[in-house]
Amino acid sequence: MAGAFRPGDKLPSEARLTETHKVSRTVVREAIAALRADGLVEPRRGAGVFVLEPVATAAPPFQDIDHDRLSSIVELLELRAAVESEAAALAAVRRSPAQDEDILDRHNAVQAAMAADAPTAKADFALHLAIAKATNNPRFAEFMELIGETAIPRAALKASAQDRASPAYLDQINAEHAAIVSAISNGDAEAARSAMREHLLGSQRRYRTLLQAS
Amino acid sequence: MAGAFRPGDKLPSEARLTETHKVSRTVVREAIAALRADGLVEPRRGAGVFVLEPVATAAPPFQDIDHDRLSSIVELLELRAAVESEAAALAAVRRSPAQDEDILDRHNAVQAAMAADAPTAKADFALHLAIAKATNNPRFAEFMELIGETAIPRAALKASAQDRASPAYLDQINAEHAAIVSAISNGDAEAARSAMREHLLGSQRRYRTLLQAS
DNA sequence: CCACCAAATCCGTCTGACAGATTGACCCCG
DNA sequence: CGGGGTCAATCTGTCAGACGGATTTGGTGG
Repeated sequence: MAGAFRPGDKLPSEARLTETHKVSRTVVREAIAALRADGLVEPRRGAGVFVLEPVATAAPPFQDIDHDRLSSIVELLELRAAVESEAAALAAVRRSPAQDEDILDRHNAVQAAMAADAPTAKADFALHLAIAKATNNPRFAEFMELIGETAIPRAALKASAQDRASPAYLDQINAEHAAIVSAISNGDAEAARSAMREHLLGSQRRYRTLLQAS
Repeated sequence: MAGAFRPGDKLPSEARLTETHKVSRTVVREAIAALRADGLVEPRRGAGVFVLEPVATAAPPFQDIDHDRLSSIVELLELRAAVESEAAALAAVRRSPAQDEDILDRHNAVQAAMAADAPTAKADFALHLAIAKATNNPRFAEFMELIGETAIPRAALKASAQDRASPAYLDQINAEHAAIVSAISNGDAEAARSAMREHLLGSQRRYRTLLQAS
């Protein structure tokens, strides 16, 4: 039955479906009840069961990231650079002592994951989310949660696994994070903005380098 | 049945529901088929029908804007300032001639709406969307479409309807738009960034003034 | 106390029947 | 010839009874 009907079409009658599928009318009716519950059909007594216009299901935004297409990552990084540099600046101005502490904790967690040679995506995202929350504007946290931790991809760097694990690379990331966190903690909005921007532009450069190498 | 069951609970048996509601078992079963189709219950043969954990339905993002709460508008304007100033800078670098023309057309449309004393929200949004598209990074357009034209509220300025319609106000908005569009057309990324930022910070200031006056 | 078995309970399916609503065909009248 | 009315066929909605398979519960024996 999949794809064979258009809105406005009439399904085969229950009697015919019973014959076609060698099941009792009960089974057919319950299947139609299920379709009806999903808004896919409308039974009309005396007339038949009619196919309805499918209700548009909103695709979750920002989730069609093609990790095998490096430009897809770069595109999102550009958007993130815009949002997160502003978030860092606002966090520097607005963070509470507790939020400041949370950011530091998250930063330490990323460092710990690096030192343990463990995956860092989760800890990395948690740091970025903590910064967004420290803006005390829920829209920034909402944005971060929208893009989710899939936007902190390591898998896309498969081609350079050696580079990724190198101490130089990890030190670079860590230094960038430390500059952001320090500027926020010092309440220096412009330094925080600039540090976050450099961090994410750096990520863009690393990806663009991959693009050029492939 | 609404609200009376928690996940893991067992619904009354079909036989009991038949008695309770004075309907045949067929009716009960079809109702259960509907609930099952919606993922709300799980029938287990020999055991009963059990309530499932409701599947979280994702709320559309950025749609809970409370137009009567001015701070809600300001929050979104802060996020927009981040995204759209970056978009303006990228548009200045990346726009095609056709996109440049589109931006100009949209700018002219806003001006025409102002001159005709007509609502400008739709034209205003179209201008901002055209700029996002001229980044040639689909993420920026996606973001603009997410927030939609409800983010260009005039209704929230009800308390200052006279100010809104004043030639000085319209001239100010128009000048801000013109500065953005001109910088983009001239390919001056930093000027475009700065102009867009000033435009949206200006909107924030106008709203903050309202906050203070109320 | 634990294991096993039987009875009770419960869902899944089938069958036949009747009621109410709709549709299409045919006939009659203007 | 066209329009309206009537009737039969078709179709969904509901009811009732029956049987099969799966699960749960209770009782008994070791």
